[in-house]
Amino acid sequence: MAVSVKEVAAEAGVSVGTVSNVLNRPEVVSERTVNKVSAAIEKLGFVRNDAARQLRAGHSRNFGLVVLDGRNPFFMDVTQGAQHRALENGYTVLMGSSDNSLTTEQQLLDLFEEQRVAGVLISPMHSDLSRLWKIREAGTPVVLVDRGSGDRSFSSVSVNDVEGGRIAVQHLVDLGRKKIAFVGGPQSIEQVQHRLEGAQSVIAGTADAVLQVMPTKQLTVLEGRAAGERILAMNPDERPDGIFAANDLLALGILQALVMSGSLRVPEDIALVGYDNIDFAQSAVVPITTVRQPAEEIGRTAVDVLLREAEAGADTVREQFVFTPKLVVRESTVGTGNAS
Amino acid sequence: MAVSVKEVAAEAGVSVGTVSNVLNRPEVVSERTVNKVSAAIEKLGFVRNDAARQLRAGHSRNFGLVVLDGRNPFFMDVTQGAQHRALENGYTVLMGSSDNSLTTEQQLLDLFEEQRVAGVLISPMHSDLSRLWKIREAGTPVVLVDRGSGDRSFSSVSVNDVEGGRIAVQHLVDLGRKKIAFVGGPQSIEQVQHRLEGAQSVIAGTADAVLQVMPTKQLTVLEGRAAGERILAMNPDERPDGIFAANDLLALGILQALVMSGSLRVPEDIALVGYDNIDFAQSAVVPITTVRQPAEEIGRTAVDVLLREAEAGADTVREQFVFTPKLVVRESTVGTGNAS
DNA sequence: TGCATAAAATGAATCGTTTCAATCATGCGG
DNA sequence: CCGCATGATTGAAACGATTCATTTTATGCA
Repeated sequence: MAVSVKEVAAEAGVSVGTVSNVLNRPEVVSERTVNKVSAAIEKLGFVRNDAARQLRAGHSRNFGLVVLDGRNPFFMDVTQGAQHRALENGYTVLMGSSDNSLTTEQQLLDLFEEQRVAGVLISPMHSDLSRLWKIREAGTPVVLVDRGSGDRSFSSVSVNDVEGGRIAVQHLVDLGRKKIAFVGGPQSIEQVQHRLEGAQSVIAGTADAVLQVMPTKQLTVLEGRAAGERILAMNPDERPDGIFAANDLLALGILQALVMSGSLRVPEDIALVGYDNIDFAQSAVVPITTVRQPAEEIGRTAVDVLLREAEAGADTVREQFVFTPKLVVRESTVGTGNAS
Repeated sequence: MAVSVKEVAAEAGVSVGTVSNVLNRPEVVSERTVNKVSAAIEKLGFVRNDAARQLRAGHSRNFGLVVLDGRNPFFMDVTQGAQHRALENGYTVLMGSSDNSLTTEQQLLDLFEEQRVAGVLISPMHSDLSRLWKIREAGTPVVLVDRGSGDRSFSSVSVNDVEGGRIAVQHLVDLGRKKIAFVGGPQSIEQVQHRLEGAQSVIAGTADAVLQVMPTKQLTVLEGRAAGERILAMNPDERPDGIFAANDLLALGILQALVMSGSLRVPEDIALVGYDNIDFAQSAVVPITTVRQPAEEIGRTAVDVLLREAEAGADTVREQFVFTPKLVVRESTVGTGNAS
C-alpha cells in the first residue's frame, strides 16, 4: 500500500541512494536525474516515511511543549508563537497540557521521550526539575517557558512576575485602595508565588495597606467565580476594596460573580486587576485592567533558544530571557469616562 | 547515548526478543524474567524508540487534527475532548491550525502523511475533499469534524448548522426584531454558509422581516469589531435592530464596538446573538445570547468514530453524527432583569 | 526415569530511509 | 589517445523495535 524509495528507484531506473539524494541534496545529482526521479515520485504518489527517517537520524524534527493549561488563551498565544517560529525552521511542535496534574505532566514527558523530540519546552508545575535534568542528560535540550530557572541551570524565557505583581498592586494603592486581596493558587505554581511576592512588597511599603490572600485550587474562570462568591459573602468591613487576581481567567470569574450579584460595583466598590492581558479581558462586562505578558514573543523566543541549544550540543551557554510586564489600565480600576 | 533493547538484553542476560516481549506481551514471559528485564530497563533508563516501533508497525499511534482556528476557544474545547478520548485509547493527537489558509491546511496534511498518522480529523476549509480522498485511499481513515459530508462519503461528526442559524434568528424575530443583519464569512466556510441558510429560512417565513448580509474575511474578534464600526456608521433607518453573528468571537467584537461608542445599547437598540457558546460569551460586557455546540463531545465522538474506522479497515460503514444545537439566552437579547 | 507436551526464550529477518566508501562516467589537457 | 580530475551514481550497512518460526527448557504423567 505504501510506496517506498525502493519502488521510486525502480520506476525511475536509478538506485535508492540517488532517490534519497534527490530528496535531501538535489544539488549533487544531475538535473536530468532529478527530473526522472521527481516524475516517478509524482507518478507513484510517494510520501517520505518520517519514522524511518528519524530512526536513522536518531531524533525527530518535533519539539515538545508542555503548558500548564491548554485552554488558557495566554498559553494558546505562547503555543501559536512557538509553532510559527518552529515551522519557519522546519520543525513542528507537539503541544500538551498538563492541566494541573503532575501525572499528566509526566505522561507528556514520557511521550516526548519516546518520540525522541529534538527539544522540550515546558512550563513546569513545580520546582522539582530532576526529571528535566535527566532528559537533558539524555541529550535533549530543555527550555523553561514562562518561568525562570532559579540557579540558571536551564535556559529560560520568562517574565518578571515579581515586578508584574508589584505594578498591579501599586496601581491599586495609587488609586487609594488599602484593603487588597490576592486571589490565586495553587502556591506550588511559581508564577503565582512570585506575583504574590510582588504584591506583598508593595503592601509592606505602604502605610495602612493590608493584603489578604485568597487561595484557589486552579487558575480558571470557575475558581474565580467561587472566589467572587466568597468575597460577596464577606462582612462589609473586612471586604477588600481592591483585588489582584493571579490571572485573567480568575479575574473574569470574580467579575462575573460580582456583577451577577448586583450588590457590588466594579470599580467603585472594588477595583480589579488581572494578569496576562488575554484578548477577552478587554471585552469583559467591565473591561479588565491587567498586566500584559508578551505571549507570542515568549513562544517565539523559547523556540529560538531551543534551536540554539540543539545546534550547540552539550556545551551550551544557558540563556535567560526575562521580559518586563506592562500594566494595561482599563475600566475595572479607573471606571468609565461617564460613570464617575 | 541512547539505550536500546540490545543493551537492555545484554544487561538482563536475555535476548532482544524477550525484552520486546516483556514490553509488549508480558504474559508470555516468566515472572522471573520479567523482573530481571524490568530491573535492567530501570537501571539503564531505557526509553522505547517510537520511531523504530512505528517503522515496523507501518503507522504511528498519533491522530492528526486540523482545526480552522487554533485560537478559537470552541476549537480548543474540541481539541481537548479529542485529546482525552484518544489518550484513553493509547493514542495522542497532533493538533494544527489551518488559520484560514489553504496552504497551511495542505502543509499540515503533508506533515501528517509523512508521520503516517493513524487517522485524520479535520475541519476542512472548503468543499474540495479530493485531497482527503487520496489520504483515505492510501489507507488512512479520515473523519470530518464540525462539518457534515454532503454525500456521506466520509464519516463526520457535526452540528446541524442550518438549524442553529434558524433558532438564532427565530429568537430575534420572536423578540420583535425585523431588520436582521447576518455577520460572518468567508462564505467558503461551510458552517458559515449553513448558518446563513438557517437565518434566511426564518426571514423567508416572516412578514416584513429583512436580512442583510455583512460579510467578514475571518471569524475573529477583530473582524467583529470592524463589522461593529460599519453598523455604527450606518444610516439609523437602515440600521439593523438584531444581529446574528456567525460565531462568538465576531459577536464579542461587535459588542465591543457598540459598547465603546456608547451610542447604541444592547439589547435595547440592537439585540445580538452569537454562536458556539464559548466560555467567554457569558462574561462579556453584556453576556451574549448564543447557540451552543457540544464542543468537547464533538471531539470525543470524532475520535470514537476514527477508532472504529481504523479498526475496521477499508470496508467500513461511514458514520454520520449530527448534534442538535441549543439556544442559550442571555442579556444581549433579553436585557437584564433591572434594566428595561 | 522416559516421554509427550506445554511454556519460555531465541535470533534472524524486516520495516524505509540515509549515509558513505566505492565505482563508474565524463570531459579536458597534454 | 591516454591519464586524471571531477562529477554522478551505486549499493550495502546502519538505525532500533517487533515478529515468528525454531529451539530450548520445564512440567506432568505413566
